[in-house]
Amino acid sequence: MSGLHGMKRLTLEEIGKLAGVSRSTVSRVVNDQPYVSPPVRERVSRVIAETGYSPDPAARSLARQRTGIVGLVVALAIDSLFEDPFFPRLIQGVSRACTSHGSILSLILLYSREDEAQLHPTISQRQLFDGFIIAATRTGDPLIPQLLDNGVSFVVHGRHDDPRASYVDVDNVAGSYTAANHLLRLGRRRIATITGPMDSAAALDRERGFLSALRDRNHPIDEALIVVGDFSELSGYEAMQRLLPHEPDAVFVASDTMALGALRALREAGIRVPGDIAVVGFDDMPYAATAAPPLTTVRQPIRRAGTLAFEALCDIMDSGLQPPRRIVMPTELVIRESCGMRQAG
Amino acid sequence: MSGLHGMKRLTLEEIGKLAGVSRSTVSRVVNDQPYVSPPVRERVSRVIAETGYSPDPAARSLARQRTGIVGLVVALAIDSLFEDPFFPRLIQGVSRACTSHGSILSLILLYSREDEAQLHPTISQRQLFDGFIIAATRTGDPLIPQLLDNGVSFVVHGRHDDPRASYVDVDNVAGSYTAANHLLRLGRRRIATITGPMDSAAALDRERGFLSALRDRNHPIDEALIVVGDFSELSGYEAMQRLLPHEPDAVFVASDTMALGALRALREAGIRVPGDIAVVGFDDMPYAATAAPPLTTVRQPIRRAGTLAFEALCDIMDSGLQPPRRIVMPTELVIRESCGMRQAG
DNA sequence: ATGAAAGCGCTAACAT
DNA sequence: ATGTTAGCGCTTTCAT
Repeated sequence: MSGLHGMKRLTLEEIGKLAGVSRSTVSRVVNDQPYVSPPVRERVSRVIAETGYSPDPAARSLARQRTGIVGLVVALAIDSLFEDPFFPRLIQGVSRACTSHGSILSLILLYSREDEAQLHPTISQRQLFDGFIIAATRTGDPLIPQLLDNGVSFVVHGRHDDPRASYVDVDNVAGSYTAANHLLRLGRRRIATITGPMDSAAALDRERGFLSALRDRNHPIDEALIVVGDFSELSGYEAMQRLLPHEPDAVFVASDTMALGALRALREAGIRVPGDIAVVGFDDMPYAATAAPPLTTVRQPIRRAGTLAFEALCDIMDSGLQPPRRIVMPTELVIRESCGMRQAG
Repeated sequence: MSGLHGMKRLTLEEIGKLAGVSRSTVSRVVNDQPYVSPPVRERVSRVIAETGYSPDPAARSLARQRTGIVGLVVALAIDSLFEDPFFPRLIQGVSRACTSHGSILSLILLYSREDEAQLHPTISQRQLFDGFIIAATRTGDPLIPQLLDNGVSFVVHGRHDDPRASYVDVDNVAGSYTAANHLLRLGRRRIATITGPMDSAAALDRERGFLSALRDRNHPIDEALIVVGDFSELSGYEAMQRLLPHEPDAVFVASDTMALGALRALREAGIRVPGDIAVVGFDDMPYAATAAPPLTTVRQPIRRAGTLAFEALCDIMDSGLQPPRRIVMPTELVIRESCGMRQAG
């Protein structure tokens, strides 16, 4: 076939020779630039097609001073993060956008302080990467100020406090407000919540939305009905066990994965869902629909968030940083059986 | 702090000037090469540390003719692949190895024929990438012969027929043999299986191991008890429904995700597990342990496979292709309640 | 042990 | 509209 083993790499110069033009003209054709006469463009294009030439990315990066590579940084890549399809979906969204834009996606998972020590410098020097999407940051993550100081282009997934940071987020507050409100309207009185870890902005926002809904209806807030989890199945299971003595008749769980754990605890305790207790999750992961019982949950558009984050990053990369982009996407309450209401529609 | 915005990029030349040596000497220090006198090395190192210099990857790639970037290609990235934590784990394994080796990991998800058309050339020309790990290939995937023809370094995750291809795989045949054998020893007679898609080598191997176990015990094979799925939860659910009329008393399901679907079908049909039917899965995903009932399953070391694939790739990249590496890892039967045996130990 | 110089393959400013 | 030329920042031979 075409690709023989030791085949010498083609260069612009050689294509030029074959087409009887200079290296510059070939470059113009390759980069779709003007000032090439139609016949010449045609001839050069044919040679390129016949030879299968494609420009060397390293040389191009060096000359252009940009690589076309964007990094997706998972700032705290603990194993439990990969238990559920959240990150895979985010990655899918980013990857799709990258591919259609012709960019290369690089995945950077930081597991430990050592990883951070090793990779933060690489990241902040913005030599290899044109920009970053930062996911799974906790409050106080040193990476973001570092990026800002170094003038690196980036977009955070999940809101961030620094006014200079761009981010893409879902409206966690509104989503959980709606969920809690829904439980109230169904007549539940002792409404508990299992939150995410308190260094996660999403977890804080979800708790905030939940509490607002109760307050807005002048519903008493019982501190014993608020238990902190860490987004893992096990933490949902344990949190539910801690809630049981306080006899909640509803629980808003800040992630579907934790909700699964909660359902497991309830099943083991012989408590019926939704008869004895209503359960609402967050995310609408694939298994929410097939849980026993199917889980009412707050759907968030994860892949879309990834795509938008990439697009915002592109914006930022070629039009400068300011003003920061802040994109907040709506959520949707998906009603299934676990909340005790007949499915709508 | 150090990283001011418009700070001009440092070069070898400038570091040389600061240390009173030539660019070459600095290069030697940066690359830990010999022939630099201790005092000079010391002086240069200090300047590098003080300035925070780090070499430009693009320039380095151009001069070295290698980029330090490896691509992880998901050859058929259908959404259902990302429903379970299989790929995330594989990615984690590869990522860890990459990071500790100082390589950059790039993720390439091919969703469609158009993606393939767009990216196969990029991939096969081996300009941007030093090598690849290829996952989620089906039999007959054109990518692999293409890579072989072009002399690109790569390792496949999952066995591959071409004798020139290197791969890392788990012993799917032995794993399912053990699983089926276990069911036979427990006295089950009508043992069904739900397989993966027939263009997946893993699915074929798992079916093969299952059948061997039955044959070795002279157990009759009832074609009606073999149903094909596609590794998705839904396909497991539907497959189980198709099996029910044939009254199996055991089922070996080729993935935990499908097993979850099977359990759901059984729950809906009011059939008891393991009382009426024993269920064994494959993978040992996190939710296998928390399913109702907890799922007996064949554990495979997914992260480890990713790590080994990367290491094999490194081998290949710097010691040439031949002979191809073939790494096959053992599996382990994890006994829980769904098979009807009291948990060992 | 150190330095000078020739690339690596491309882009882009400049000249024609 | 096309060609010439000067980098981009590094590695690597070759002198010394």
